Amino acid sequence: MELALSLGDGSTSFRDHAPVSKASGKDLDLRVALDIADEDRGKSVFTGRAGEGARSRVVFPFQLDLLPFSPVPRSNPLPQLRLQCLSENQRSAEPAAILDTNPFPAVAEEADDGVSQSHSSPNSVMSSFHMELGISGGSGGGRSGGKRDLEVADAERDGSRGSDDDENGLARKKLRLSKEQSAFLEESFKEHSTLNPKQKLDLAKQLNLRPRQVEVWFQNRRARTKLKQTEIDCEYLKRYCETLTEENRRLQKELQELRALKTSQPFYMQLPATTLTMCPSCERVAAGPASNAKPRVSLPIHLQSQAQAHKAAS
DNA sequence: GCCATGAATCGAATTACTTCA
DNA sequence: TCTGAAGTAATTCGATTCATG
Repeated sequence: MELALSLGDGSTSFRDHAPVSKASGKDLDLRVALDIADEDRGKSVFTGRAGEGARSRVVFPFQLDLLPFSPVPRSNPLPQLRLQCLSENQRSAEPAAILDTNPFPAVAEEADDGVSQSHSSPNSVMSSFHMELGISGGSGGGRSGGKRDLEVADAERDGSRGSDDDENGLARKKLRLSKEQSAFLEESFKEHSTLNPKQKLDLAKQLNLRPRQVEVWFQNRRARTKLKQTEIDCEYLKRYCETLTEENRRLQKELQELRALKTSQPFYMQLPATTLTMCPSCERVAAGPASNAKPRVSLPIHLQSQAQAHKAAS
């Protein structure tokens, strides 16, 4: 998702009237448009107007970067908001104006669940602007995701997300983690699949999520890992079973041939001495080292132990 | 040392929501 | 536009562990 803040008046650049209060005294049309855009489609979700006496309107596109993933100083581990000016014909210009904001001074300072916070996700950025800039209501045309973001932001502002802090009866809102957040969590998961309380808190702070969300993500991630491993094991066992079945078929056929040979030539049986051996414990005929009786697929170690346990139990 | 209790955490199962074809 | 499948965040529940009195 790309967040863009379009901010402009008739003549001045964003730098000229940022912060907003600077512009308030001028006769300008401060058009605030907060766009939520995907790579392929971007539509204004809502717009708000500050100031009176519109003359003309020039929209300066800005790129709003949430930067919880860049190296974060320990003194201020909270995400920065970077407003990057995008010229009309160059969407990725050098930052002309960077607003380092810290809209969530109380993030993750409160204990885990059950405590309503003024934010819990980058989506809350919108609610922050929503509130601070006095933007209200939608102007239509927004894609469903943007609308949802607004709803989430509203819900979060109301402190009504999740059952833990959902005490006013609102249904839970499912937050979609951003790609960056997911990637960061993935990296963290690679390092350690479980979290101690400190790691959880740190991650929550860095990603601007609630500790409970981090915890849930790791739980679900472990479940996914296990499910994937189970699928792999199932596939492996399937192949193993097929191999054994084929081997059994081959040996049955070989046995039949031997029996036929025995009946037709009772006095002439010259078999290679290494082909068949007798197991001393179970007294069954087993394949010797010269044969191909060993399955071509061997069980993974963790499945071997399970198989042995099963065998011992039975 | 043993026991009861509560908090924290986990896995498993499930639900609810979003996205996409 | 509708719909079903897939993916996943969130919830619920029971089991386990650990600290505390």
